[in-house]
Amino acid sequence: MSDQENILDFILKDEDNVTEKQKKIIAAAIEAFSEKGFAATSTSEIAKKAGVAEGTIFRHYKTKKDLLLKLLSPMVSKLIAPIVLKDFNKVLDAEHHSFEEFLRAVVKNRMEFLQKNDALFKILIQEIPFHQDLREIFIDQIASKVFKRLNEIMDFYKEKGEILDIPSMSAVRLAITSIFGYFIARHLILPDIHWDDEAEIERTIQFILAGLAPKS
Amino acid sequence: MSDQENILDFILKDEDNVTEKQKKIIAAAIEAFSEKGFAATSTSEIAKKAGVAEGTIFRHYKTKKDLLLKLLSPMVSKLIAPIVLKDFNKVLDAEHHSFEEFLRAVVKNRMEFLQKNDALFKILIQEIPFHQDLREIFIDQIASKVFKRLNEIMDFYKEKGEILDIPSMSAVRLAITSIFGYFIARHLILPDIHWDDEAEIERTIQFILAGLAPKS
Amino acid sequence: MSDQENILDFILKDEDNVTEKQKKIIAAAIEAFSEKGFAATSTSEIAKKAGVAEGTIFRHYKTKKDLLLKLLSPMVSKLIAPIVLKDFNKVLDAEHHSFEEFLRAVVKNRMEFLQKNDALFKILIQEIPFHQDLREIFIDQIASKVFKRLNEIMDFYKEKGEILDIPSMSAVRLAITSIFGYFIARHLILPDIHWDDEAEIERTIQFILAGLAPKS
Amino acid sequence: MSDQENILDFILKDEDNVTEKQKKIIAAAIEAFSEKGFAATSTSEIAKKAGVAEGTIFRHYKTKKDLLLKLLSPMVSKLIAPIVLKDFNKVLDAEHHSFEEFLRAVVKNRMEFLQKNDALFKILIQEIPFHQDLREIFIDQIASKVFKRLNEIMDFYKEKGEILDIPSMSAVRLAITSIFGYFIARHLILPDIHWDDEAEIERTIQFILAGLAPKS
DNA sequence: CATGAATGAGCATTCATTCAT
DNA sequence: CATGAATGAATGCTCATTCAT
Repeated sequence: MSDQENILDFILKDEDNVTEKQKKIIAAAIEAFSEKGFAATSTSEIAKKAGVAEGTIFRHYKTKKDLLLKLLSPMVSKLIAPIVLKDFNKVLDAEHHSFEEFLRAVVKNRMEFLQKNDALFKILIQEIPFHQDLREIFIDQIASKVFKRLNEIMDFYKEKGEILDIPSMSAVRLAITSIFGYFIARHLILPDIHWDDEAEIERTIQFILAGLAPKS
Repeated sequence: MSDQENILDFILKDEDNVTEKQKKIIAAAIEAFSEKGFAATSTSEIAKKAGVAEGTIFRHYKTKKDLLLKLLSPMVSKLIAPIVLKDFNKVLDAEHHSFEEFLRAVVKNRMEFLQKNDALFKILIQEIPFHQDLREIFIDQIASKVFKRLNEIMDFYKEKGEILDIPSMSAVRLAITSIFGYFIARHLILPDIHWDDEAEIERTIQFILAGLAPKS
Repeated sequence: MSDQENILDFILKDEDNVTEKQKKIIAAAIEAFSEKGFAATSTSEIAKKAGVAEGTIFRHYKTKKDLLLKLLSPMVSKLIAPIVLKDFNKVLDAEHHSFEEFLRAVVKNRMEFLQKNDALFKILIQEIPFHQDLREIFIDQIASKVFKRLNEIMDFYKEKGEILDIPSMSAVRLAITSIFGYFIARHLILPDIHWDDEAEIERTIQFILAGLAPKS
Repeated sequence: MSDQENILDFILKDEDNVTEKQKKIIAAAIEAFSEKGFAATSTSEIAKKAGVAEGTIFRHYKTKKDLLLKLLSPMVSKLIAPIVLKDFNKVLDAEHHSFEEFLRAVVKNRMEFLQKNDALFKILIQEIPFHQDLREIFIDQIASKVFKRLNEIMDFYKEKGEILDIPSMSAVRLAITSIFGYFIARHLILPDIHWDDEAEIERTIQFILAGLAPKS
């Protein structure tokens, strides 16, 4: 479940002969897109920020949109990576893992990931509503991999009587929107006000636990 | 707690001598901004959609940004309006109002409002991260009016022992992100997949109720 | 040789039913044109400055260019008016009038006029190079009236041996460019530096006198 | 005191990698600005005249105003260049140089320059009244360099008894306005009528000489 | 007579993209 | 592989002018 490797390297790893300039372009694009939005960022701005010529961007990325997708596709897979990993199944084997332990582990892990890659996540959230193709990539990954896996896990805990007997799909949805809803409120909608992250995350976990606890 | 009047009229009601063209511009702008985003929508596009000359837009709205703010400011106040209304306090007087009844009433009311004004809400959510001034309007209204009022109500139910003894602020936050998180997931991130709105909303209410229920 | 009446009234006197608004438009146009130039001044700016609606300007002046011409035509005739006046001939009759007296009288009179109407004169000088029709009006008035008259006068003084025996035309030209050259340098090219008007004008007169004095 | 080199090259010489297109833009801008005035000339007009795309103008000159200043700054320095040159002082050493010889040399030289660069000079004169920054450049160069030098020279001739004992500053002003006054009248105000340039310039020199001659 | 909403051509400027070097 | 000059369509906005009220 680790994300040791830098996402920037990950973004670039599919491409061969990655030059220093390319890294700078990616870094500059992430910064610019997250600050001003994709549509409001010009390629010349990115070029300047990256310290490369305008043409250099288009040597590596056919269009501005291509640059966006090249950034976000890895973000999507990284975002859901740990849940998809094979060893994630161990959770189910290990009898001693309670739902609470599981939830804590996942939340902690994904929160850290989001905090480390907040710019990229912001771009993803911002652009998803406007790009059908992006949404398709996203749904594809989520639907086929994440939900299936999480549903299994939820079923597992439901059977064990640790969580409420509602459709796993709904349980997953409620948990996820609680977590991401926090992130969106905190980083996108109200970034200017003070947040006690640790306390809020702990309360969110408690909230999910109680919300999904079986009726006594 | 009603929103009978159309928000389009509400947007225009501060201005005098509202012409037919103005209404068309507002309607076209809402449609265009919500479909393509503010930055990716051109004023000529809005003009065409509204069936007016491009210059006409700028006669009524000094800049494109001004048009955005003129759209969203009323949206913000409408969004929080029922919570701010005087008769909202009656909730507290009425002994027979349980927290559940209160929550249901609010959720139902605000959900209906969002569903009726989903385009405007989408614009608001999309643009808030990129416009400091918009965020200031939002924070100002939320902080000064909504949170204060909701905190009082939460305190009331906390005293009555109907909800968990956590900071009212956090309780409010958890409830709100659950509700809006649902809306964002459903309309912005994954609008293409099927959602059973009624069931999901009911489960969200149950989830909040359980999540905030006092520990037995 | 007096210009008692206000040039603003003079500009308007050809038109009938002159309204208060019209006066304001003229005054606003003079101010705006002289500050920013004709091409760089918008009609809406003039309307705002005059406190009238945009349409009102076009009720009185068919086009922006028309407004300019309606301003400048009277300026041209006023500028040359005293020289054209019938009683200007008295100069010639009055034996006791020396060339110096004559020059002093004309310079003093025209300088005062320019100082009182510097904005209009500035507009005239600025726009003449770009408007053929304006130049035609100007040449027409100058050529047919002023030069003819001044040539007569110069001839008169030449015969009296008070000035140099060069073509009257050239003598007139030299005197006029000295005077207007001073005005242009002082008001248009270098308005920001300090000028001792009285001393400079006196020296200019002396300069012209000496420059045109017959060789002893 | 020579201006052999083309001013167009001089305008461009500060910039490196001057392309053919840039030269065309400059030439087109000079032509267009002098014909219609800065404000009344559109960048698309310049582009068309230069045979380049409109965007090309803005690659080399940030704004239209920038283009104007890039044109006029060299004009200002070129205009005053010979007077600033070191070998200009030789005038003072050469005992045999009379004031008349000096005046003739300067007038001839500057007249030729103006005639060769009449378009640029016209632009300078036209735009100076409307651009504070342009005026500052002008004053700066004139005040610090030209007037100082010319005053010295005037003092020199005053001491030699060749010219009138009036403030050198005024003497300089009278001579300059006579010369430029001629140019403005001839090229800007009355370009349509016939002028015998050679004769007028000779008379202007005689006029200045007589006007500044010491009283016998 | 005066208004100001409406127009659509035109404006200066920016854009993503191409391509010769 | 990288450059940056060049492009021309598109952008947000202003313009002079018209006309119904």
